[in-house]
Amino acid sequence: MRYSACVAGIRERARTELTAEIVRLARQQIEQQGAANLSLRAIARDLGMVSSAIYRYFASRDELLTRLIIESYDHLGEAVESADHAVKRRSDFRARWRAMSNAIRTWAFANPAEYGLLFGTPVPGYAAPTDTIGPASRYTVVLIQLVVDMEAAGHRSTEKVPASLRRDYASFRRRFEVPATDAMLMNGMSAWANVMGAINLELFGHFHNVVDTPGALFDAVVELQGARLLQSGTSAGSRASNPA
Amino acid sequence: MRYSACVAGIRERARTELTAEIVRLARQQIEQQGAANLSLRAIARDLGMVSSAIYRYFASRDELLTRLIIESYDHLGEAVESADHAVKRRSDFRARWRAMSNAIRTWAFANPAEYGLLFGTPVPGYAAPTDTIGPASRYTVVLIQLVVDMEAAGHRSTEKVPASLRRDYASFRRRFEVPATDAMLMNGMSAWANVMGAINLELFGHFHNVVDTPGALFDAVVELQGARLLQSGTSAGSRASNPA
DNA sequence: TGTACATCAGTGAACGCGCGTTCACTGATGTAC
DNA sequence: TGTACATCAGTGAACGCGCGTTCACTGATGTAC
Repeated sequence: MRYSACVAGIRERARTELTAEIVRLARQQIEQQGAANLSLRAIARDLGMVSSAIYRYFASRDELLTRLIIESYDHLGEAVESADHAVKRRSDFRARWRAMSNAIRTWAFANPAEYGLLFGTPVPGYAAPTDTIGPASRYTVVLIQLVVDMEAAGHRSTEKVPASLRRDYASFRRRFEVPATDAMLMNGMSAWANVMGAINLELFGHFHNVVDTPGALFDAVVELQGARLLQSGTSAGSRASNPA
Repeated sequence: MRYSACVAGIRERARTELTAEIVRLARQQIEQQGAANLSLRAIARDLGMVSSAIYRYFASRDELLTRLIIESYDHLGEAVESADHAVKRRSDFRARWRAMSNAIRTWAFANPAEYGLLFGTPVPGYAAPTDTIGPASRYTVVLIQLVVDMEAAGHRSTEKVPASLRRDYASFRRRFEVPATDAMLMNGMSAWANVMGAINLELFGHFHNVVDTPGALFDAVVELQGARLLQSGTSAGSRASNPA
Protein backbone atom coordinates (compact mmCIF):
# COMPACT_ATOMS: atom_id res chain seq x y z
CA MET A 1 0.00 0.00 0.00
CA ARG A 2 2.86 2.34 0.67
CA TYR A 3 3.98 1.42 -2.81
CA SER A 4 0.66 2.26 -4.40
CA ALA A 5 0.50 5.52 -2.51
CA CYS A 6 3.85 6.53 -3.95
CA VAL A 7 3.15 5.73 -7.56
CA ALA A 8 -0.39 6.94 -6.96
CA GLY A 9 -1.97 3.78 -8.30
CA ILE A 10 -2.52 3.32 -11.97
CA ARG A 11 -6.26 3.31 -11.38
CA GLU A 12 -6.18 6.46 -9.35
CA ARG A 13 -4.11 8.18 -11.99
CA ALA A 14 -6.48 7.16 -14.74
CA ARG A 15 -9.24 8.49 -12.59
CA THR A 16 -7.80 11.96 -12.15
CA GLU A 17 -6.88 12.08 -15.81
CA LEU A 18 -10.36 11.20 -16.96
CA THR A 19 -11.91 13.62 -14.49
CA ALA A 20 -9.76 16.36 -15.94
CA GLU A 21 -10.73 15.32 -19.44
CA ILE A 22 -14.40 15.52 -18.59
CA VAL A 23 -13.94 19.01 -17.20
CA ARG A 24 -11.99 20.01 -20.29
CA LEU A 25 -14.71 18.77 -22.61
CA ALA A 26 -17.37 20.43 -20.48
CA ARG A 27 -15.53 23.73 -20.73
CA GLN A 28 -15.22 23.32 -24.47
CA GLN A 29 -18.91 22.60 -24.68
CA ILE A 30 -20.11 25.66 -22.79
CA GLU A 31 -17.71 27.71 -24.90
CA GLN A 32 -19.68 26.61 -27.92
CA GLN A 33 -23.28 26.50 -26.79
CA GLY A 34 -23.53 28.18 -23.44
CA ALA A 35 -23.70 26.85 -19.93
CA ALA A 36 -27.45 26.29 -20.00
CA ASN A 37 -26.93 23.59 -22.63
CA LEU A 38 -24.16 21.71 -20.88
CA SER A 39 -24.93 18.06 -21.53
CA LEU A 40 -23.48 15.07 -19.76
CA ARG A 41 -24.50 12.82 -22.62
CA ALA A 42 -22.63 14.94 -25.11
CA ILE A 43 -19.51 14.76 -22.98
CA ALA A 44 -19.80 10.98 -22.76
CA ARG A 45 -20.19 10.87 -26.53
CA ASP A 46 -17.04 12.95 -27.05
CA LEU A 47 -15.28 10.65 -24.66
CA GLY A 48 -16.43 7.53 -26.50
CA MET A 49 -18.11 6.29 -23.39
CA VAL A 50 -21.63 5.37 -22.49
CA SER A 51 -23.56 8.21 -20.89
CA SER A 52 -23.97 6.60 -17.51
CA ALA A 53 -20.20 6.27 -17.13
CA ILE A 54 -19.93 9.96 -16.29
CA TYR A 55 -21.60 9.18 -13.01
CA ARG A 56 -18.49 7.39 -11.84
CA TYR A 57 -16.83 10.82 -11.86
CA PHE A 58 -19.54 13.32 -11.06
CA ALA A 59 -22.64 12.63 -9.02
CA SER A 60 -24.74 14.98 -11.11
CA ARG A 61 -24.78 17.71 -13.71
CA ASP A 62 -24.86 20.33 -11.00
CA GLU A 63 -21.73 18.93 -9.42
CA LEU A 64 -19.93 19.28 -12.72
CA LEU A 65 -21.22 22.84 -13.09
CA THR A 66 -19.96 23.66 -9.63
CA ARG A 67 -16.56 22.29 -10.51
CA LEU A 68 -16.49 24.41 -13.65
CA ILE A 69 -17.46 27.54 -11.75
CA ILE A 70 -14.86 26.99 -9.07
CA GLU A 71 -12.11 26.34 -11.59
CA SER A 72 -13.11 29.38 -13.62
CA TYR A 73 -12.98 31.63 -10.59
CA ASP A 74 -9.60 30.17 -9.83
CA HIS A 75 -8.28 30.80 -13.31
CA LEU A 76 -9.54 34.36 -13.21
CA GLY A 77 -8.05 34.86 -9.77
CA GLU A 78 -4.72 33.48 -10.93
CA ALA A 79 -4.69 35.76 -13.98
CA VAL A 80 -5.42 38.86 -11.93
CA GLU A 81 -2.94 37.94 -9.22
CA SER A 82 -0.09 37.35 -11.59
CA ALA A 83 -0.86 40.53 -13.52
CA ASP A 84 -0.63 42.49 -10.32
CA HIS A 85 2.52 40.73 -9.17
CA ALA A 86 4.17 41.48 -12.47
CA VAL A 87 4.19 45.17 -11.60
CA LYS A 88 7.53 45.55 -9.90
CA ARG A 89 7.13 49.05 -8.47
CA ARG A 90 4.49 48.20 -5.91
CA SER A 91 3.86 51.87 -5.26
CA ASP A 92 2.90 52.49 -8.85
CA PHE A 93 -0.77 52.13 -8.11
CA ARG A 94 -1.85 53.36 -11.48
CA ALA A 95 0.12 50.63 -13.20
CA ARG A 96 -1.25 48.02 -10.85
CA TRP A 97 -4.81 49.16 -11.41
CA ARG A 98 -4.24 49.07 -15.15
CA ALA A 99 -2.67 45.62 -14.93
CA MET A 100 -5.46 44.02 -12.98
CA SER A 101 -8.25 45.64 -14.99
CA ASN A 102 -6.70 44.49 -18.21
CA ALA A 103 -6.16 41.02 -16.78
CA ILE A 104 -9.87 40.66 -16.10
CA ARG A 105 -10.80 41.85 -19.56
CA THR A 106 -8.20 39.70 -21.28
CA TRP A 107 -9.33 36.64 -19.42
CA ALA A 108 -12.96 37.42 -20.21
CA PHE A 109 -12.32 37.66 -23.92
CA ALA A 110 -10.15 34.57 -23.96
CA ASN A 111 -12.87 32.59 -22.15
CA PRO A 112 -16.17 34.29 -22.94
CA ALA A 113 -18.40 31.40 -21.90
CA GLU A 114 -16.59 30.92 -18.62
CA TYR A 115 -16.87 34.62 -17.99
CA GLY A 116 -20.57 34.35 -18.78
CA LEU A 117 -20.82 31.43 -16.39
CA LEU A 118 -19.46 33.58 -13.60
CA PHE A 119 -20.85 37.00 -14.38
CA GLY A 120 -23.72 36.52 -16.80
CA THR A 121 -27.24 35.36 -16.23
CA PRO A 122 -27.22 32.64 -13.59
CA VAL A 123 -27.83 29.16 -14.96
CA PRO A 124 -31.54 28.48 -14.40
CA GLY A 125 -32.23 25.95 -11.69
CA TYR A 126 -28.68 25.95 -10.43
CA ALA A 127 -27.95 27.10 -6.91
CA ALA A 128 -24.28 27.74 -6.21
CA PRO A 129 -23.09 25.80 -3.16
CA THR A 130 -20.99 27.50 -0.53
CA ASP A 131 -17.74 26.03 -1.88
CA THR A 132 -17.79 28.65 -4.60
CA ILE A 133 -17.55 31.59 -2.21
CA GLY A 134 -13.83 31.27 -1.57
CA PRO A 135 -12.68 31.06 -5.17
CA ALA A 136 -15.20 33.75 -6.15
CA SER A 137 -13.53 36.27 -3.92
CA ARG A 138 -10.01 35.52 -5.09
CA TYR A 139 -9.79 38.16 -7.82
CA THR A 140 -11.51 40.75 -5.67
CA VAL A 141 -8.89 40.28 -2.98
CA VAL A 142 -6.34 41.66 -5.42
CA LEU A 143 -8.45 44.75 -5.97
CA ILE A 144 -8.98 45.23 -2.27
CA GLN A 145 -5.28 44.87 -1.62
CA LEU A 146 -4.62 47.70 -4.04
CA VAL A 147 -6.92 49.97 -2.11
CA VAL A 148 -5.34 48.93 1.16
CA ASP A 149 -1.84 49.56 -0.18
CA MET A 150 -2.88 52.96 -1.47
CA GLU A 151 -4.25 53.84 1.90
CA ALA A 152 -1.09 52.66 3.60
CA ALA A 153 0.88 54.90 1.28
CA GLY A 154 -1.08 57.91 2.45
CA HIS A 155 -3.93 58.10 -0.02
CA ARG A 156 -7.15 59.24 1.54
CA SER A 157 -10.40 59.43 -0.30
CA THR A 158 -12.63 62.35 0.57
CA GLU A 159 -15.80 60.90 -0.94
CA LYS A 160 -18.85 61.12 1.26
CA VAL A 161 -20.06 57.69 2.33
CA PRO A 162 -23.78 57.44 3.10
CA ALA A 163 -24.68 56.38 6.60
CA SER A 164 -26.52 53.32 5.34
CA LEU A 165 -23.27 51.80 4.17
CA ARG A 166 -21.17 52.40 7.25
CA ARG A 167 -22.33 49.34 9.07
CA ASP A 168 -21.74 47.20 5.97
CA TYR A 169 -18.24 48.51 5.57
CA ALA A 170 -17.52 48.04 9.23
CA SER A 171 -18.44 44.37 9.08
CA PHE A 172 -16.61 44.01 5.79
CA ARG A 173 -13.47 45.39 7.41
CA ARG A 174 -13.84 43.01 10.30
CA ARG A 175 -14.64 39.92 8.28
CA PHE A 176 -11.82 40.27 5.79
CA GLU A 177 -9.44 42.17 8.05
CA VAL A 178 -9.13 45.00 5.59
CA PRO A 179 -7.60 48.16 7.01
CA ALA A 180 -9.25 50.69 4.72
CA THR A 181 -11.54 53.61 5.33
CA ASP A 182 -15.14 53.64 4.22
CA ALA A 183 -14.38 56.22 1.57
CA MET A 184 -11.59 54.17 0.07
CA LEU A 185 -13.71 51.01 0.05
CA MET A 186 -16.47 52.96 -1.61
CA ASN A 187 -14.09 54.25 -4.20
CA GLY A 188 -12.66 50.81 -4.84
CA MET A 189 -16.05 49.19 -5.26
CA SER A 190 -17.15 51.86 -7.65
CA ALA A 191 -14.03 51.27 -9.70
CA TRP A 192 -14.73 47.54 -9.61
CA ALA A 193 -18.28 48.04 -10.85
CA ASN A 194 -17.00 50.31 -13.56
CA VAL A 195 -14.57 47.76 -14.95
CA MET A 196 -17.01 44.88 -14.74
CA GLY A 197 -19.69 46.97 -16.39
CA ALA A 198 -17.46 47.95 -19.27
CA ILE A 199 -16.46 44.34 -19.84
CA ASN A 200 -20.03 43.09 -19.69
CA LEU A 201 -21.25 45.70 -22.14
CA GLU A 202 -18.44 45.01 -24.54
CA LEU A 203 -18.43 41.23 -24.32
CA PHE A 204 -22.19 40.92 -24.59
CA GLY A 205 -22.30 43.16 -27.63
CA HIS A 206 -23.69 46.45 -26.33
CA PHE A 207 -20.96 48.54 -27.89
CA HIS A 208 -22.02 47.53 -31.38
CA ASN A 209 -23.28 50.59 -33.19
CA VAL A 210 -21.78 52.76 -30.49
CA VAL A 211 -18.06 52.52 -30.86
CA ASP A 212 -15.93 50.66 -33.38
CA THR A 213 -12.87 49.99 -31.26
CA PRO A 214 -14.31 48.94 -27.92
CA GLY A 215 -10.88 47.95 -26.65
CA ALA A 216 -9.83 51.57 -26.78
CA LEU A 217 -12.94 52.58 -24.90
CA PHE A 218 -12.12 50.08 -22.20
CA ASP A 219 -8.60 51.41 -21.90
CA ALA A 220 -9.92 54.91 -21.62
CA VAL A 221 -12.42 53.92 -18.94
CA VAL A 222 -9.64 52.24 -17.01
CA GLU A 223 -7.43 55.31 -17.28
CA LEU A 224 -10.23 57.59 -16.19
CA GLN A 225 -11.12 55.39 -13.27
CA GLY A 226 -7.46 55.00 -12.34
CA ALA A 227 -6.99 58.74 -12.34
CA ARG A 228 -10.00 59.10 -10.07
CA LEU A 229 -8.74 56.47 -7.69
CA LEU A 230 -5.45 58.32 -7.39
CA GLN A 231 -6.83 61.82 -7.55
CA SER A 232 -8.54 61.32 -4.23
CA GLY A 233 -6.68 63.59 -1.80
CA THR A 234 -3.29 62.31 -0.72
CA SER A 235 -1.89 63.36 2.63
CA ALA A 236 1.61 62.17 1.86
CA GLY A 237 3.76 63.80 -0.84
CA SER A 238 2.64 64.29 -4.44
CA ARG A 239 4.35 61.09 -5.47
CA ALA A 240 1.18 59.49 -6.72
CA SER A 241 -0.17 62.22 -8.92
CA ASN A 242 2.17 61.95 -11.86
CA PRO A 243 0.05 61.62 -14.98
CA ALA A 244 0.51 58.83 -17.48
CA MET B 1 -64.82 46.12 -45.83
CA ARG B 2 -64.87 49.65 -44.52
CA TYR B 3 -67.04 48.25 -41.78
CA SER B 4 -64.63 45.51 -40.85
CA ALA B 5 -61.73 47.97 -40.87
CA CYS B 6 -63.56 50.18 -38.39
CA VAL B 7 -64.48 47.53 -35.87
CA ALA B 8 -61.13 45.91 -36.60
CA GLY B 9 -62.64 42.52 -37.37
CA ILE B 10 -63.43 40.11 -34.59
CA ARG B 11 -60.89 37.71 -36.01
CA GLU B 12 -58.19 40.33 -36.17
CA ARG B 13 -58.91 41.39 -32.65
CA ALA B 14 -58.73 37.85 -31.37
CA ARG B 15 -55.46 37.55 -33.20
CA THR B 16 -53.78 40.53 -31.55
CA GLU B 17 -55.13 39.47 -28.19
CA LEU B 18 -53.78 35.96 -28.49
CA THR B 19 -50.45 37.24 -29.76
CA ALA B 20 -50.20 39.45 -26.70
CA GLU B 21 -51.17 36.52 -24.50
CA ILE B 22 -48.41 34.38 -25.98
CA VAL B 23 -45.88 37.11 -25.34
CA ARG B 24 -47.13 37.52 -21.80
CA LEU B 25 -46.81 33.81 -21.09
CA ALA B 26 -43.38 33.75 -22.69
CA ARG B 27 -42.25 36.57 -20.46
CA GLN B 28 -43.65 34.78 -17.44
CA GLN B 29 -41.81 31.66 -18.48
CA ILE B 30 -38.38 33.21 -18.85
CA GLU B 31 -38.95 34.95 -15.54
CA GLN B 32 -39.17 31.52 -13.98
CA GLN B 33 -36.64 29.41 -15.84
CA GLY B 34 -34.48 31.69 -17.88
CA ALA B 35 -34.51 32.59 -21.53
CA ALA B 36 -32.49 29.58 -22.61
CA ASN B 37 -35.39 27.35 -21.60
CA LEU B 38 -38.14 29.29 -23.33
CA SER B 39 -40.43 26.60 -24.74
CA LEU B 40 -43.13 27.03 -27.35
CA ARG B 41 -44.75 23.80 -26.28
CA ALA B 42 -45.02 24.98 -22.69
CA ILE B 43 -46.68 28.18 -23.84
CA ALA B 44 -49.16 26.22 -25.92
CA ARG B 45 -49.88 24.05 -22.90
CA ASP B 46 -50.54 27.08 -20.71
CA LEU B 47 -52.79 28.40 -23.41
CA GLY B 48 -54.71 25.13 -23.63
CA MET B 49 -53.79 24.82 -27.27
CA VAL B 50 -51.97 22.24 -29.30
CA SER B 51 -48.27 23.05 -29.72
CA SER B 52 -48.39 23.60 -33.46
CA ALA B 53 -50.99 26.35 -33.07
CA ILE B 54 -48.30 28.76 -31.90
CA TYR B 55 -46.98 28.76 -35.44
CA ARG B 56 -50.06 30.70 -36.56
CA TYR B 57 -48.66 33.58 -34.51
CA PHE B 58 -44.91 33.25 -34.61
CA ALA B 59 -42.89 31.66 -37.36
CA SER B 60 -40.32 30.26 -34.96
CA ARG B 61 -38.96 30.34 -31.47
CA ASP B 62 -36.36 32.88 -32.50
CA GLU B 63 -39.03 35.23 -33.77
CA LEU B 64 -40.73 35.10 -30.40
CA LEU B 65 -37.42 35.74 -28.67
CA THR B 66 -36.82 38.74 -30.87
CA ARG B 67 -40.23 40.09 -30.00
CA LEU B 68 -39.48 39.65 -26.30
CA ILE B 69 -36.17 41.42 -26.63
CA ILE B 70 -37.62 44.34 -28.53
CA GLU B 71 -40.48 44.77 -26.08
CA SER B 72 -38.12 44.55 -23.14
CA TYR B 73 -35.87 47.24 -24.56
CA ASP B 74 -38.94 49.33 -25.11
CA HIS B 75 -40.17 48.91 -21.56
CA LEU B 76 -36.77 49.79 -20.21
CA GLY B 77 -36.57 52.80 -22.51
CA GLU B 78 -40.00 53.95 -21.41
CA ALA B 79 -39.10 53.62 -17.76
CA VAL B 80 -35.90 55.61 -18.14
CA GLU B 81 -37.54 58.28 -20.28
CA SER B 82 -40.38 58.89 -17.90
CA ALA B 83 -38.06 58.96 -14.91
CA ASP B 84 -36.03 61.64 -16.61
CA HIS B 85 -39.08 63.61 -17.69
CA ALA B 86 -40.39 63.56 -14.15
CA VAL B 87 -37.54 65.82 -13.08
CA LYS B 88 -39.04 69.25 -13.52
CA ARG B 89 -35.93 71.40 -13.12
CA ARG B 90 -34.21 70.30 -16.34
CA SER B 91 -31.00 71.99 -15.25
CA ASP B 92 -30.76 69.84 -12.15
CA PHE B 93 -28.47 67.38 -13.83
CA ARG B 94 -27.66 65.57 -10.66
CA ALA B 95 -31.32 64.82 -10.06
CA ARG B 96 -31.76 63.67 -13.63
CA TRP B 97 -28.76 61.40 -13.43
CA ARG B 98 -30.06 59.95 -10.20
CA ALA B 99 -33.52 59.48 -11.68
CA MET B 100 -32.39 57.62 -14.77
CA SER B 101 -29.89 55.43 -12.94
CA ASN B 102 -32.48 54.42 -10.42
CA ALA B 103 -35.00 53.78 -13.18
CA ILE B 104 -32.67 51.26 -14.80
CA ARG B 105 -32.03 49.51 -11.53
CA THR B 106 -35.67 49.49 -10.51
CA TRP B 107 -36.70 48.05 -13.85
CA ALA B 108 -33.96 45.43 -13.65
CA PHE B 109 -35.08 44.21 -10.26
CA ALA B 110 -38.73 44.24 -11.22
CA ASN B 111 -37.97 42.17 -14.33
CA PRO B 112 -34.78 40.24 -13.64
CA ALA B 113 -35.15 37.72 -16.42
CA GLU B 114 -35.91 40.38 -19.00
CA TYR B 115 -32.90 42.31 -17.80
CA GLY B 116 -30.88 39.13 -18.12
CA LEU B 117 -32.25 38.66 -21.60
CA LEU B 118 -30.95 42.06 -22.60
CA PHE B 119 -27.75 42.38 -20.61
CA GLY B 120 -26.79 38.90 -19.48
CA THR B 121 -25.20 36.04 -21.35
CA PRO B 122 -26.56 35.99 -24.90
CA VAL B 123 -29.00 33.16 -25.57
CA PRO B 124 -26.92 30.42 -27.23
CA GLY B 125 -27.67 29.99 -30.91
CA TYR B 126 -29.70 33.16 -31.12
CA ALA B 127 -28.51 35.98 -33.35
CA ALA B 128 -30.27 39.27 -32.78
CA PRO B 129 -31.73 40.67 -36.02
CA THR B 130 -31.26 44.32 -36.88
CA ASP B 131 -34.75 45.27 -35.70
CA THR B 132 -33.46 45.19 -32.15
CA ILE B 133 -30.95 47.98 -32.70
CA GLY B 134 -33.43 50.83 -32.52
CA PRO B 135 -35.19 49.80 -29.32
CA ALA B 136 -31.85 48.84 -27.79
CA SER B 137 -30.60 52.38 -28.03
CA ARG B 138 -33.70 53.98 -26.59
CA TYR B 139 -32.58 54.10 -22.98
CA THR B 140 -29.09 55.21 -23.92
CA VAL B 141 -30.51 58.17 -25.80
CA VAL B 142 -31.75 59.51 -22.48
CA LEU B 143 -28.27 59.24 -21.01
CA ILE B 144 -26.72 60.88 -24.02
CA GLN B 145 -29.23 63.72 -23.86
CA LEU B 146 -28.19 64.39 -20.30
CA VAL B 147 -24.59 64.79 -21.37
CA VAL B 148 -25.61 67.02 -24.25
CA ASP B 149 -27.74 69.20 -22.01
CA MET B 150 -24.92 69.50 -19.52
CA GLU B 151 -22.60 70.57 -22.24
CA ALA B 152 -25.11 73.10 -23.52
CA ALA B 153 -25.32 74.51 -20.02
CA GLY B 154 -21.61 75.15 -19.99
CA HIS B 155 -20.20 71.99 -18.47
CA ARG B 156 -16.91 70.99 -19.96
CA SER B 157 -15.09 67.82 -19.10
CA THR B 158 -11.34 68.09 -18.93
CA GLU B 159 -10.69 64.35 -19.11
CA LYS B 160 -8.04 63.34 -21.56
CA VAL B 161 -9.43 61.27 -24.41
CA PRO B 162 -7.01 58.84 -26.05
CA ALA B 163 -6.35 59.38 -29.73
CA SER B 164 -7.64 55.93 -30.60
CA LEU B 165 -11.14 56.96 -29.59
CA ARG B 166 -11.36 60.29 -31.39
CA ARG B 167 -12.39 58.80 -34.70
CA ASP B 168 -15.03 56.66 -32.99
CA TYR B 169 -16.47 59.63 -31.20
CA ALA B 170 -16.43 61.72 -34.35
CA SER B 171 -18.51 59.17 -36.23
CA PHE B 172 -20.72 58.69 -33.20
CA ARG B 173 -21.41 62.43 -33.12
CA ARG B 174 -22.21 62.42 -36.81
CA ARG B 175 -24.39 59.31 -36.82
CA PHE B 176 -26.54 60.31 -33.90
CA GLU B 177 -26.19 64.07 -34.30
CA VAL B 178 -24.93 64.48 -30.78
CA PRO B 179 -23.32 67.84 -30.09
CA ALA B 180 -20.98 66.78 -27.32
CA THR B 181 -17.22 66.88 -26.94
CA ASP B 182 -15.12 63.75 -26.83
CA ALA B 183 -14.37 64.28 -23.19
CA MET B 184 -18.03 64.56 -22.26
CA LEU B 185 -18.92 61.47 -24.27
CA MET B 186 -16.10 59.62 -22.56
CA ASN B 187 -17.35 60.71 -19.21
CA GLY B 188 -20.89 59.72 -20.00
CA MET B 189 -19.95 56.29 -21.24
CA SER B 190 -17.88 55.64 -18.19
CA ALA B 191 -20.82 56.61 -16.03
CA TRP B 192 -23.02 54.31 -18.07
CA ALA B 193 -20.65 51.39 -17.62
CA ASN B 194 -20.48 52.10 -13.93
CA VAL B 195 -24.23 51.93 -13.43
CA MET B 196 -24.65 48.84 -15.59
CA GLY B 197 -21.79 47.15 -13.79
CA ALA B 198 -23.22 47.84 -10.38
CA ILE B 199 -26.60 46.50 -11.43
CA ASN B 200 -25.13 43.38 -13.00
CA LEU B 201 -23.04 42.60 -9.96
CA GLU B 202 -25.94 43.12 -7.60
CA LEU B 203 -28.60 41.36 -9.64
CA PHE B 204 -26.45 38.37 -10.42
CA GLY B 205 -25.47 37.92 -6.81
CA HIS B 206 -21.90 39.17 -6.63
CA PHE B 207 -22.51 41.41 -3.67
CA HIS B 208 -23.38 38.45 -1.46
CA ASN B 209 -20.79 38.18 1.26
CA VAL B 210 -19.57 41.63 0.37
CA VAL B 211 -22.25 44.01 1.47
CA ASP B 212 -25.58 43.41 3.18
CA THR B 213 -27.55 46.33 1.78
CA PRO B 214 -26.59 46.40 -1.89
CA GLY B 215 -29.24 49.01 -2.63
CA ALA B 216 -27.35 51.48 -0.51
CA LEU B 217 -24.15 50.64 -2.34
CA PHE B 218 -25.84 51.32 -5.63
CA ASP B 219 -27.12 54.66 -4.41
CA ALA B 220 -23.66 55.59 -3.25
CA VAL B 221 -22.12 54.59 -6.58
CA VAL B 222 -24.69 56.71 -8.37
CA GLU B 223 -23.97 59.69 -6.12
CA LEU B 224 -20.25 59.31 -6.60
CA GLN B 225 -20.59 59.02 -10.34
CA GLY B 226 -23.01 61.93 -10.45
CA ALA B 227 -20.62 64.11 -8.53
CA ARG B 228 -17.89 63.21 -10.95
CA LEU B 229 -20.03 63.98 -13.95
CA LEU B 230 -20.78 67.42 -12.53
CA GLN B 231 -17.42 68.08 -11.00
CA SER B 232 -15.88 68.23 -14.44
CA GLY B 233 -14.93 71.87 -14.95
CA THR B 234 -17.83 74.19 -15.69
CA SER B 235 -17.24 77.34 -17.66
CA ALA B 236 -20.59 78.92 -16.83
CA GLY B 237 -21.51 79.99 -13.29
CA SER B 238 -21.37 77.68 -10.28
CA ARG B 239 -25.04 76.85 -10.60
CA ALA B 240 -24.43 73.18 -11.09
CA SER B 241 -22.14 72.43 -8.22
CA ASN B 242 -24.59 72.52 -5.36
CA PRO B 243 -24.14 69.33 -3.36
CA ALA B 244 -27.04 67.09 -2.46
C1' DT C 1 4.80 -16.50 -5.34
C1' DG C 2 -0.03 -17.75 -5.60
C1' DT C 3 -4.81 -17.85 -4.57
C1' DA C 4 -9.42 -15.76 -2.87
C1' DC C 5 -11.79 -11.83 -2.48
C1' DA C 6 -13.04 -6.83 -2.85
C1' DT C 7 -13.07 -2.76 -5.36
C1' DC C 8 -14.41 -0.16 -9.03
C1' DA C 9 -14.71 1.56 -14.23
C1' DG C 10 -17.46 1.04 -17.86
C1' DT C 11 -21.70 -1.30 -20.24
C1' DG C 12 -26.30 -1.40 -22.10
C1' DA C 13 -30.92 -1.10 -21.50
C1' DA C 14 -34.49 1.31 -19.71
C1' DC C 15 -37.57 5.13 -17.47
C1' DG C 16 -39.81 9.18 -18.20
C1' DC C 17 -39.43 13.24 -19.76
C1' DG C 18 -38.52 17.28 -22.84
C1' DC C 19 -38.17 19.91 -27.32
C1' DG C 20 -39.04 22.60 -32.44
C1' DT C 21 -41.17 22.01 -36.53
C1' DT C 22 -44.08 20.03 -40.49
C1' DC C 23 -48.28 18.62 -42.60
C1' DA C 24 -52.77 17.24 -44.09
C1' DC C 25 -57.09 18.07 -41.95
C1' DT C 26 -61.65 20.25 -40.09
C1' DG C 27 -64.71 23.72 -39.26
C1' DA C 28 -65.68 28.28 -38.21
C1' DT C 29 -65.41 33.21 -39.65
C1' DG C 30 -65.37 36.52 -43.17
C1' DT C 31 -66.11 38.27 -48.31
C1' DA C 32 -68.09 38.99 -52.95
C1' DC C 33 -71.71 38.63 -55.89
C1' DT D 1 -81.08 38.57 -47.81
C1' DG D 2 -78.86 34.41 -49.51
C1' DT D 3 -75.46 31.54 -51.61
C1' DA D 4 -70.55 30.12 -53.12
C1' DC D 5 -66.10 30.59 -52.11
C1' DA D 6 -61.76 32.00 -49.67
C1' DT D 7 -59.40 32.75 -45.62
C1' DC D 8 -57.51 31.26 -41.56
C1' DA D 9 -57.30 29.34 -36.45
C1' DG D 10 -56.72 25.33 -34.31
C1' DT D 11 -56.17 19.95 -34.45
C1' DG D 12 -53.70 15.68 -34.03
C1' DA D 13 -50.33 12.81 -35.47
C1' DA D 14 -45.82 12.30 -36.66
C1' DC D 15 -40.55 13.06 -37.40
C1' DG D 16 -36.35 13.09 -35.35
C1' DC D 17 -34.04 14.62 -31.98
C1' DG D 18 -32.44 15.77 -27.20
C1' DC D 19 -31.81 15.15 -22.04
C1' DG D 20 -30.53 13.36 -16.66
C1' DT D 21 -30.52 9.52 -14.00
C1' DT D 22 -30.98 4.51 -12.29
C1' DC D 23 -29.75 -0.22 -12.16
C1' DA D 24 -28.16 -4.89 -12.63
C1' DC D 25 -24.23 -6.55 -15.02
C1' DT D 26 -19.23 -7.84 -16.58
C1' DG D 27 -14.55 -7.95 -16.31
C1' DA D 28 -10.36 -5.89 -15.18
C1' DT D 29 -7.36 -3.96 -11.50
C1' DG D 30 -5.85 -4.02 -6.91
C1' DT D 31 -5.40 -6.14 -1.90
C1' DA D 32 -4.77 -9.44 1.92
C1' DC D 33 -3.40 -13.66 3.42
